[in-house]
Amino acid sequence: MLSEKTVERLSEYRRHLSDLQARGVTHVFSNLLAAETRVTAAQVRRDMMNLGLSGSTATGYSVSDLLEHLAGLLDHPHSTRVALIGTGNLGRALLAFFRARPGKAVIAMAFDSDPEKSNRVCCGCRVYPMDSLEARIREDEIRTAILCVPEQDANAVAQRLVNAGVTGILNFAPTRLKVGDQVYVDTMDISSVIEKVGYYAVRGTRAPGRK
Amino acid sequence: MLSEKTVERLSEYRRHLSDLQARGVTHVFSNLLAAETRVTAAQVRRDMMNLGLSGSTATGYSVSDLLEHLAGLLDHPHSTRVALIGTGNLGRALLAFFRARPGKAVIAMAFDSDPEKSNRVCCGCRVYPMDSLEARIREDEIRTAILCVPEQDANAVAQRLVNAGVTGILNFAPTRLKVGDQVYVDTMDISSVIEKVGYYAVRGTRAPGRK
DNA sequence: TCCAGCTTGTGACATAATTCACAACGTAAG
DNA sequence: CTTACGTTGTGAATTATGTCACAAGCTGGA
Repeated sequence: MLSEKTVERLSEYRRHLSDLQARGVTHVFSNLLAAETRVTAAQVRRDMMNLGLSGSTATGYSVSDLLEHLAGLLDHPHSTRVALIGTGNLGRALLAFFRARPGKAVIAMAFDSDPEKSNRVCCGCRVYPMDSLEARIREDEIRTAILCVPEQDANAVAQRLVNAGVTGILNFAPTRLKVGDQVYVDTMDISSVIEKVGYYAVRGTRAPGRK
Repeated sequence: MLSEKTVERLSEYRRHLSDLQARGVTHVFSNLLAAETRVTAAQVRRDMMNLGLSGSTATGYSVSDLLEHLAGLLDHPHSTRVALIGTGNLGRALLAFFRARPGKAVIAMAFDSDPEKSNRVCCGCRVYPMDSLEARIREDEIRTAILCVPEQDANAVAQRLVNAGVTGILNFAPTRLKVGDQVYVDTMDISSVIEKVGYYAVRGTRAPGRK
């Protein structure tokens, strides 16, 4: 099992590798990949080692090899189709974002409790009423969800998602979700992050431990 | 200088402490604060130690003391007034978010290159044209900015922000900003995060090292 | 008064993450 | 062929981060 930090780096490697491939580059050295991202060449090589990939001292790593392995790790059918809960400002921003930047992951369905918003199409995505959440998520075997509901509803909705089979939640509500240990939750707490940025901004420095 | 992880925890402590204070609680034990967040009691005590704060074995830590010290660290005048660049879907979502949840940080001004959007008020915030960016940021001594512009513009705008005196950037463009080491950047890369969530979702587990 | 039962503060330890540094490799040029 | 150069793969060292465990503190009740 790879660590979170490793998975984050892999995702970033992939973006640059796709770029390189689009530009016709077939092989890449660890130091080039490292320069694009913010890691050291040794870190890149270590990650490749953890993935069981190897390169050649003469030509470096094969771009297509790397992309293939990364796709195998990151593009599971259950992870690329995600559900979005809540089509408020943020939810719509995310719908637009995913539509504008068609990566592997797509928002396959959206839900909203407001009858005004559901049973419509928003940003190219069908919005369903909350009643149908469990049924539709089960039917499509969705495992990954983005939670954009108000803070006070977050836990209840999260519970419903888990009951419907969701095992990974990207939570935008500034609250800690109480779900079982078998469910992965990443909370993006904007208030918290902006406080962190402010903290280092007034001190005029990068955080300790950053390159 | 506190580490990023520490600052993140402090921010979270503060949210819960505010709650407690609002409910009239005056003192708190490390284990209670730990239960609310996702850390151990020892971690809470260690953080307090790093902050130079102390509690009493009988009553725990004083909520107001903690809040006061945390405010001293997190609420610098230069960090609570932030500029927002780009009022697309995401930018508007953030304006609405900060307006709906009035914490210490507020979006003091917004900018957009589209003449249709600038020179108006959006979500309660005045939107200025990009031309005036440097002047207004300098005048208000803004040090912290949220970047919500398209990927291809991100680096150019970041450079302008830094020239205008900004030293902390919360970047939503999925690209690494090339700024000097004295500028703190936190990139929230949604694509990357959703891939991470998907990775652990299909494997049905929390990441290693999570409690 | 004195003890039981909780707490804090913290040195020591444990674990995770990253970097160093170097042997082994492979190519290109001479 | 052989040397010079730049690379990979990786054990070891280093740094960062989190936890343990326990002495010492405080309070309330017997």
